Amino acid sequence: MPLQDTHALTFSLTVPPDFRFAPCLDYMARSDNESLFEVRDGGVNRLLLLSGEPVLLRITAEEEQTLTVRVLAGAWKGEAARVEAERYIRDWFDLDRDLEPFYRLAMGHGVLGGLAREFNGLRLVGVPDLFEALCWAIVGQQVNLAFAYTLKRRLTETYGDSLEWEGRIYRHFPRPGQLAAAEPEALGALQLTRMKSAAVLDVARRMSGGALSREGLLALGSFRAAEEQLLQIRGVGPWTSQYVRMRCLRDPEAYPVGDVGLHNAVRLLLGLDRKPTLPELQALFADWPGWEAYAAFYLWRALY
DNA sequence: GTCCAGGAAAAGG
DNA sequence: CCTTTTCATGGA
Repeated sequence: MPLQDTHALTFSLTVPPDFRFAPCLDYMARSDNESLFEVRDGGVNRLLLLSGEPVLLRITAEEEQTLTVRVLAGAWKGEAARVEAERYIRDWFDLDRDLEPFYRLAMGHGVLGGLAREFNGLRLVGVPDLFEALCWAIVGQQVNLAFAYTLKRRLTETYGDSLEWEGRIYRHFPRPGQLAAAEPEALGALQLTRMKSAAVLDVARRMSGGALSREGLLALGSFRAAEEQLLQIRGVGPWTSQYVRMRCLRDPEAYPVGDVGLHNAVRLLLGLDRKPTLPELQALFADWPGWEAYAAFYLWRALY
């Protein structure tokens, strides 16, 4: 592989005034079994596919109102790669959203006010890649997070691209085409259940065939229409579709209302001795019109 | 061994 | 159409 002279290549992104990188890193460092990026020394390293080539980037916040991106390794395709990287990172950290209205709503709110102060500057860290987002949600169904991370790691290590740099291996989540031809038994060997295997393979085939894509979902014109298309997939139910709306499609009103973790967070923060009921949840989220996704993300954050 | 986990499909009414 | 049961697997 021709390793171009990328070691000196650096560029920067402007960030909104209410952005802070530290709480985003804290969130991303919540699992020591994360396989798709590495939070280390005040920054995050991640392998991205830019113009089809694996490129290892490091993101830090060294100056005010700025994220610094260093190209550490890989085949750098110049301006096209920079545009792609910038688009990915702005999406990943939701850099084009003004959180001021959210914080104004949270201020004075008993539960969320405290969280808004504790995690001030935290962005809804997204999963820009639709295949990764769908697979992450599918493997995360009804299993504890620790096991979900293990399943994601196995999929990534078995089917994804990788690049070694300074003695460490950085990995990219498989592309749909890399999984589409896999046998269900092969995924079963990674400890995915039959339903998870079938769902992941169905998504891989739809996406590699072009029948399903993030752009296609967004082009439908409404998040509700996108959700209906997602629900056609066997193994994708309400929780998964809402999760993908929230973290990949970035529907600001989406949140997984049936989520066990969300229920636990609300129970904890409201001091309930039981899970909140659906009407209680709906009443709670009615306080944040247009900011339901952020409210849920901050509530979720309180647990970890 | 038990209970649970960032659910979904199938069965039952 | 709404409610209950089954499936499935590792972590604590």
